[in-house]
Amino acid sequence: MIPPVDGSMVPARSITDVANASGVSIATVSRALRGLPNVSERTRAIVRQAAEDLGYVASSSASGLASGRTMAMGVIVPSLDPWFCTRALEGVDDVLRPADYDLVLFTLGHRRDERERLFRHTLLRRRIDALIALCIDVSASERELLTGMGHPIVCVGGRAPGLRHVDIDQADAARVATKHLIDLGHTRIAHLAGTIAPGLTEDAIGLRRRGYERALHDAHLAPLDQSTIPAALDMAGAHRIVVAILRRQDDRPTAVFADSDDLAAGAVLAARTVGLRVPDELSVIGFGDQHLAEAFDLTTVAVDPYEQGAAAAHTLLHEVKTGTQRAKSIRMPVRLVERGSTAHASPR
Amino acid sequence: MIPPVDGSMVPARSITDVANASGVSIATVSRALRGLPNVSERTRAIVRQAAEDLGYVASSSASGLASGRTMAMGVIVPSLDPWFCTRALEGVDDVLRPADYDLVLFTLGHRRDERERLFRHTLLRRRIDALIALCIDVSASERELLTGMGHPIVCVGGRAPGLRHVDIDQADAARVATKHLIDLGHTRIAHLAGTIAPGLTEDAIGLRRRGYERALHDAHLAPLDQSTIPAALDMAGAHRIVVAILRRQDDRPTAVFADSDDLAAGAVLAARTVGLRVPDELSVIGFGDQHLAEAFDLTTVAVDPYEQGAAAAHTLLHEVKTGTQRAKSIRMPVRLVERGSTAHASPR
DNA sequence: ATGAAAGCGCTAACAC
DNA sequence: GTGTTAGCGCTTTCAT
Repeated sequence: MIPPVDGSMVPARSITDVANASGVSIATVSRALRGLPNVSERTRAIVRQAAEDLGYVASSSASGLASGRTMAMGVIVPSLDPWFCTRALEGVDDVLRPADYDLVLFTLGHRRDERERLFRHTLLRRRIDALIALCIDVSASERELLTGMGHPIVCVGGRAPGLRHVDIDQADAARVATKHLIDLGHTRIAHLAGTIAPGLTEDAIGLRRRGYERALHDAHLAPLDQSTIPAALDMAGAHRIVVAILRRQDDRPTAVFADSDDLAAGAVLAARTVGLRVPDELSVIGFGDQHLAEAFDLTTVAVDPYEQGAAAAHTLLHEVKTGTQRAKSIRMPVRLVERGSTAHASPR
Repeated sequence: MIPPVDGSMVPARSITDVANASGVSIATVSRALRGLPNVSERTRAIVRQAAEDLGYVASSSASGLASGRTMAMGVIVPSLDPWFCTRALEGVDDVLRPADYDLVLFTLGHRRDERERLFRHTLLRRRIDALIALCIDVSASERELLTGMGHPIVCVGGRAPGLRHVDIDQADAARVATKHLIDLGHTRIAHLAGTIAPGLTEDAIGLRRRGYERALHDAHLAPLDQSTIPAALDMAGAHRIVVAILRRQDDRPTAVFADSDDLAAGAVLAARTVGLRVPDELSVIGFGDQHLAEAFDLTTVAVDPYEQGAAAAHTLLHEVKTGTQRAKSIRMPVRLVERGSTAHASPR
């Protein structure tokens, strides 16, 4: 065996080392270090000091095996690309850190068999005490496998019949966005829809569409002929598509509701490309309120994935600690953030 | 104890269950399932089937404790926000998945003591077999603690004296970018520098600055008076600052080299705001080649964090398997991607 | 308040 | 090719 670059071939310290160093039994060390009662403060101090000096930290495998708690929480994500996922992950992380919990990140992979292996194999090896399913639509059979783990689970931002959720009212949020445009006097409102992609689930897309239609219906308006534009994957795609739409002379929309801020930003760029002024000649409202929204001065519907992730983590942490499972689904509010990309429809 | 929503109160299966079900000893089950030799194919098939039927997967705690290998790799990131970090993480993830390794994500936290706790406590509990330090500058004392873990380590995209790296030549990449502008005839070139933020380390910023100056020096040009603009945190910040600069009548730059594509995009928006055409009246080159770059049609220096993450993971996986540690640092190439944001300097 | 001892569920020698 | 057994490093009764 080749020695490490550094000279320190120090084998990791075990609880026995600490016990010897502090002159007590390993049981006492265990209690002292974990802050359990029935340890004299004097002893606790000695043990703590010894552990500190030796650089001892209990092996997660050993304590996990003995106690049945791994002190780790899993998060499944479809991808790390979508803004929503990383922001929610940060919320989870900020809750886990003070609780001394580690975060194990699982992704679905790219092929169907990788996704299946995750549910049938990877998640079952008891590396985690609880699980958050982030931005994924979980199938019924997958749900079976998850609940079979025997660990508490919460879904954030995706549908999973039979599981608990932390989410927003997608349809109502879309309705609020569309209504904002209607209230500004717009009648020709296009819907720049997201396509099914990691982070934007099939379920969410359908609900957004429904909210958009609902708002129009409430105002006795009809959707535009080609109101829902589905092929826009990202800002560049939205740019291209919206340019084409804005060049239609006959029934050009005066306002656009986009399923994400990226798409909205693409629409803004498109307006500039064809020489239309935002918001005077085209109003654009986004969805999410991510970084981009501020840079593009975008009016948008603010979602708060950070808080959703944090709420899910809190729930699970509590349940793991108490061994109960009484929490229900949580519906988070959204908030209309008015910036400079929307304005009153100009008189015709 | 409150029963779960679902009725399945199935206790997780142990290796003994599989042994009983297939009529062999637990040792044989262990061998069969791990694909070790000295198991008849007949027996292996039986055992596999039994495990499958029972939904058995070995406990990671138990096998980790017994074997000393946890089958998990750790990654430290400063934050998940920077594009570089998430993209590198995806590279790591794609390598770990087929190797049946799990990914444990550690973040530095927000306060100084959280960072310290990570190095002195969290990383020491042997939850992982190897570690990747992503986009962080590791101090000498932190390096000591890391090597004290006894696990192989690789740094990606940050400096850590004494540790191995996967990275690019930051200075040379900046030089290439600047030289591209010089080759186009520009002489008044501003440097839109990143500020120290998660993902852009102090070290990288200094090196980029040097590369920029080196290119100018090679061409016998002088940096602009206020050539390096440091306060730009993101696209919105860059927008504001560049607007101010472009409004300076006296010595307005004709080209901008930005430390990231976000900043470059902000510069493009700024040009539009003050009525300058890109690239005719202002050339802008970015750094990174993230999603945004395409949307803004940005000429940029393409870095490939995905490959960097993948390379680091490969190295570590190999070392964990073989118990060796002979790999050296890896320097990855960058590539100039010419799009529509740069053009010849217009004749004065 | 502390210690002794029995596991937790596996892997790895070693026997056969 | 397969079984037996001794740990791995902890936690957790149960004594004391």
